[in-house]
Amino acid sequence: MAIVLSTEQALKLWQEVSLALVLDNKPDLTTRQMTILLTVYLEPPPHTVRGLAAKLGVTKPVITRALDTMGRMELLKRKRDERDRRNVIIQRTVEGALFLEQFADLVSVQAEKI
Amino acid sequence: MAIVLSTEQALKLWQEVSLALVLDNKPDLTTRQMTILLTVYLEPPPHTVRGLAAKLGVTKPVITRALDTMGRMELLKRKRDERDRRNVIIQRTVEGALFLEQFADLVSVQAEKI
DNA sequence: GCTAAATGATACGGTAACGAAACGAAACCG
DNA sequence: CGGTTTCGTTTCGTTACCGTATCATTTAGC
Repeated sequence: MAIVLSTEQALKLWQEVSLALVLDNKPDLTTRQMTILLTVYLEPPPHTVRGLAAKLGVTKPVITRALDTMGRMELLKRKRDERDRRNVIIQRTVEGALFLEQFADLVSVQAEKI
Repeated sequence: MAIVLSTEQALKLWQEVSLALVLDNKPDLTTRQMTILLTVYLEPPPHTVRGLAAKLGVTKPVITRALDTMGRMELLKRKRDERDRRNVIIQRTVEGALFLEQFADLVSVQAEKI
């Protein structure tokens, strides 16, 4: 059941969701940050700094900084990999899961309005 | 013809579109900036600083700064309102229209994959 | 054990974002 | 005309982001 969207519909969907985020004073994440967050929550673990950097095609400091910021917001957390202590495992948090659940609702509601 | 999306589908759609933007080295806009851009392109003119600030529930400097940045990227442009020279009218550009057209394609393609 | 490689974090200099307050220019209004 | 309001911008100090280069820690290889 493929979903067919016109240009207008696709843009309107994005606008309404984005506007709702702004009006709700949700964290004003960049595209890179949102991509990192969604990847951690949607794809199977483990997630590492270098893995995310490779997937997004960005440098490692970009990931480190995003983890600092979103860690402060409690959307994600770090944990040392005890089997190889060079690695940092990026994990979900309750707050992050809640945020994305509400976010998905926003998308769904706007999609239904189309 | 309402479009029904599961939580998983909604998040996956957003992730794939965001990832494509990052991988293509498209401008790393914040949610606020994207909302401004989409509003200018989707809603009927004229668009003013105070109008956008009111719609988004943010202060005027937020709009001014976003226009500075996206103006430098040529996604938008300013024009004085000659009928009331206190006003600035925010207008579309060819580059901005092209960007959003490509963006809408990204959304459509990912939506079809669902 | 000792060098080399891998991993994530940090330092650096520069740019851009924030909110709050103040500003100049223009229009309104008595 | 003179004061007030409106509009967008600018300033201030602070915080966060960028890319590049370097760092400390840990593991791997010989």
